[in-house]
Amino acid sequence: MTPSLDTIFAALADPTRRAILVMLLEDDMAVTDVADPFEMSLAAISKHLTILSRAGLISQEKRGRVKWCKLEPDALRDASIWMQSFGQFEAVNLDAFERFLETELSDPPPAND
Amino acid sequence: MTPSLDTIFAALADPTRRAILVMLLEDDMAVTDVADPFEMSLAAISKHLTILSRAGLISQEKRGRVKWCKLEPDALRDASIWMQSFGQFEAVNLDAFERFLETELSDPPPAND
DNA sequence: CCAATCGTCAACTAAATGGTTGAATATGGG
DNA sequence: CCCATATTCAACCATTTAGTTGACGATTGG
Repeated sequence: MTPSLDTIFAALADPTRRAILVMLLEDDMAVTDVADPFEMSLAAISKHLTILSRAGLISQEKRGRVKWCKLEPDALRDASIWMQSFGQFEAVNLDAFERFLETELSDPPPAND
Repeated sequence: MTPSLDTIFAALADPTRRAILVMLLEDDMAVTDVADPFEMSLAAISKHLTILSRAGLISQEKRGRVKWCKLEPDALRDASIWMQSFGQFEAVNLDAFERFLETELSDPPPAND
């Protein structure tokens, strides 16, 4: 079954989880490596990954004792489509996009004390 | 200040609030009228509207004793832009969009007993 | 003016969320 | 085989969330 919009938007509502998604843009990662830049416990990150997984935003594949996390960008499709209904077609402003991604990459909760 | 992505996505994560946004696509509405199709109390809807308002997704203007709620689609821009970063440019599939909006309009929580 | 309407506030509840720690379960390497 | 590594589980805690009800303040219309 496809995850509900509830689940997808709720998953996206947490800055730690969005930061994880941004990290996974680069490459697939093991759970431990995902957790590394954050100040919270591995167990907490593991929970966040479960939430992202249930939302369909990532997939996790266990190879050996390592569980690899992979971005599943298609899951954003439903949410994206929902948002299009509010006339956001012209939202694809690359300038804004770049500024935004930049703040998201420089700002995020990893080491946010 | 512009509402955070946290606030916007969290606001979108609730089906009642998404249903309210869909209702407001049609036209501006008074709080009481927004509440009408739902089974929950007026106070509950009032709280939902506050959350949508803080997220910048709607604006509220009081004229006389009636408070009018108006969709503010621009607020979705940041969230939309964020999602574009995951390669969703081809997500604007009108077929999927129409199917989706349809289910959202026929399914939603109003009178969901 | 006064009653009815519109909407919020305050106080409360139940459940969900995001975090912790410590133990438990796989798995792999030397 | 055994220890270290990788990850989750279980129990717990504090905070937030979504809802309720009843009282309250503001406004309007007859």
